Amino acid sequence: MNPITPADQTVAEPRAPEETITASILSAVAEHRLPAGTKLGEQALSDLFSCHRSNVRRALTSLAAQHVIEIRPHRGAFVATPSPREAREVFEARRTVERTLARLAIPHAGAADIAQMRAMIAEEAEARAGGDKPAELRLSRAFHMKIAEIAGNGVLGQFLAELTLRTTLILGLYGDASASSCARDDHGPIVDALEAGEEARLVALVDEHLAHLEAGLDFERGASRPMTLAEQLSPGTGI
Amino acid sequence: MNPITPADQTVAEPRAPEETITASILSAVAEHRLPAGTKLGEQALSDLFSCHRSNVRRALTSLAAQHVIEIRPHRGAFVATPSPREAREVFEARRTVERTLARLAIPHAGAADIAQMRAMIAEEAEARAGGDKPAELRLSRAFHMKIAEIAGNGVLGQFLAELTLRTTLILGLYGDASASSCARDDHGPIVDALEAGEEARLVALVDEHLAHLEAGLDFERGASRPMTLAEQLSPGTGI
DNA sequence: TCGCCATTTATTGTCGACAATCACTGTTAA
DNA sequence: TTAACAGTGATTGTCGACAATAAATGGCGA
Repeated sequence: MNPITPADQTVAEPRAPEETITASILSAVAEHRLPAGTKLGEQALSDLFSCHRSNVRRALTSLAAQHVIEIRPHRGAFVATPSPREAREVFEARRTVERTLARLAIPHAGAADIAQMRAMIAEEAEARAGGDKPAELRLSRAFHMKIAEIAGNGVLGQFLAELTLRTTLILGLYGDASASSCARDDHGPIVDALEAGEEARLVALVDEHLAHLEAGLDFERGASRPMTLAEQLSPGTGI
Repeated sequence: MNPITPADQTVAEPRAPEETITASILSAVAEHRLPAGTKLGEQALSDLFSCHRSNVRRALTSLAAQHVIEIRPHRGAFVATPSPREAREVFEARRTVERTLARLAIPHAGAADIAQMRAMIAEEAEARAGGDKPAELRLSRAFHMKIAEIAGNGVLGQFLAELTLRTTLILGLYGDASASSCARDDHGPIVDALEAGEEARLVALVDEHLAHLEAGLDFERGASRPMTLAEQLSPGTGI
């Protein structure tokens, strides 16, 4: 029922409660289980994760600093709802960051990396075929983060993690639900170019991939989405 | 005595206490008044800003999310001490971000912007001549942030704000104190290229500027700096 | 004299309660 | 019927106190 699950802490590894909370919220947002605008009540979270409210507050302030949620004073925390302008800025930033990461990845990409990426693409295609949206989103994001991992720049990697998450929110708001985001297999050719070490082609493909993603946005639709319960219950076609 | 001053809140504008704290710490770090590794005790801060510890904690978690400070559990908050590897990553990220910002700034740079930047350069030179290190650091940072402002991309601007702050920490750790960071007037030609709208030259100059900054680092010196009182009291040239 | 260990002290983490603020419900009046 | 209003409930913000942990001190023994 609740889209946030306490990130199964099997037995060992008793991480700090705040980390569990942030990780759970991040993955929930990354898989469209928490749509933009959702309220994140403190007591609800402290109940769900059975910890004190102070831990929840720490997690929320940390997430707010990463622009994943927005805290309005005396109002509460809400999943961020990027504006059209912010959406464009995020895509511009992604192009900038991913271009560099792709270039940096070329000399570090080993055979194992390439194989793993191909496996991820296959898994993603399978999830898409099976209609498993959350898995598809998760794997698509993991693909981009894998490039960052290969590139070996943690600072840019962190930026990309933030940007891909915000991209997921943007797609949820303005994305075309039918024509899926990464429907076309854009990732396959990217791996090919990375394996071949063809920098110019790789950068062009990454650019094209992101441009295609951005081109699929429709800012008219999401603009007037109040995210009230009425919206969620009446499946009308708008107004 | 204390390098953190409560950011004079004249009369009106009663901002939230957490914002005052974060702003004060950020500016203190940006002006080398708070060296890397400095402990930021909760009670000390709550005393200084005359607010409750909960506000201090919020400010500290927010700063930790921006990698400006580091929170070690049960140990406290410390001004971040970037490793040599992190330093290289930060510079790589800066090159990536600033290249794009410079390019984006070209079509938006008005005459007023150019004039303001020239004024900032003059002020910076004056501060350098007068030996006012904090002012020099502040103005140099402001110059780079001005380009981001002209570019008009808030997301990349926020990234740059974070990166420039981390750069300041890096310079404090590994920078050459004598040969100042931006000693040469690198900023002047950048404004010229921006005004002329010569993209290739502008990007090259920005790249060169950052490369020069990075080349001045000496990772041997700062590596074994424990930041103990003994170090601060004995002005030896380090074993 | 030096090294190790128990004690003390200071700081962070946690907790529950209360106050301040906001959203919502039901009421009243035009 | 609609709009404005007061009351009510729930949520966030604040506070002080206590517990848990780590650092610093001092004492003990070799």
